[in-house]
Amino acid sequence: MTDQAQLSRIIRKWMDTFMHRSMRGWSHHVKATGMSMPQFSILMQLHYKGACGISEISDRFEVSNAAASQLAERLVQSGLIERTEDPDDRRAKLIKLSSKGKKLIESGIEQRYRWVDELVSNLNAEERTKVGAALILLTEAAAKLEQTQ
Amino acid sequence: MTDQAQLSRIIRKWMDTFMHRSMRGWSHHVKATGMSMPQFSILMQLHYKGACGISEISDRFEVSNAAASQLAERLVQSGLIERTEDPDDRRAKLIKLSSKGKKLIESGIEQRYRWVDELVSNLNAEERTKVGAALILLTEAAAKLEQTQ
DNA sequence: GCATATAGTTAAGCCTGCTTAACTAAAAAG
DNA sequence: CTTTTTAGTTAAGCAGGCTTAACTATATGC
Repeated sequence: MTDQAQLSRIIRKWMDTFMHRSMRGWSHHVKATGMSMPQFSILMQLHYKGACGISEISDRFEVSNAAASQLAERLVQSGLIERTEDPDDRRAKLIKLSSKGKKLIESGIEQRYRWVDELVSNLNAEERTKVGAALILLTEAAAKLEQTQ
Repeated sequence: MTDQAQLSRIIRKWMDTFMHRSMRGWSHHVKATGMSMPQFSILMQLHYKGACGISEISDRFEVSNAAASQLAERLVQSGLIERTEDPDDRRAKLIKLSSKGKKLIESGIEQRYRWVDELVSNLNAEERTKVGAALILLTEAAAKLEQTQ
């Protein structure tokens, strides 16, 4: 029997463990690649949501259009993104990850995931079944919550 | 039956969902409080690991001693940390969260946790039991992994 | 077709974060 | 007791990120 408060504590503990581990890894990766955090965040956004315009960047990160434009410019200079004209609206630009940028983000994700694989290899078959079922429940609950908000 | 690769995928999916949600919340909180990311990271470190010296900051965040000292100075100016002489070594300083800094971090954590509580409230008793047991397994596996590294 | 709104760029100016180098003060080593 | 190491501060200088304001170019509304 696991009541609501008890389960909250368990999840919080897991969150702390997991966040700490994950953040340490990411910040190391960002530092090692010589990017700044804002630059990195944009690459992540492009990786997960695909190509977008400058305005979407400034909306998403709550900065001015000018800031987003300058940030994009630096990423273009570093060869991490490509900036093209939007064929449907010649005022707009489309930015997307270059192959270099893609590699950089994917290698970071891969390293984060490697930890997960090690975690999994420490579980036996029965534990894996339980954990799998539970995380599906959580992921679904999170998706449902996202919708209602 | 959940095999290793399948479980890895499930955890990755949960990680993505959870990280995305959590990062969005934190970056909003940091922006709202007017802190910079490095300042925020130091406050988090102080919250989770307690008081420490300047050198521990520079080690942890891989910056020079000078940078850590300047960062600490700004946090003292903002009233977010307190800096005192280490009674055991008068060369060293001890920095720790002020009550203002503590409140700021705790309110951020509280907001993150609120999401967890909502998540939990979407689960029934049986699901809660399953999820609780599974996350304990994962947290323990993570702790074991941490030790061996 | 002309006025207005929208997408993005550029420049000036400020603040933060970082580095190196020079410094003070205290502890540890000999 | 002197030398060396360790902890931290300060100053100069650079780069990044941000803002506002002025600007260009395209799209939209009437």
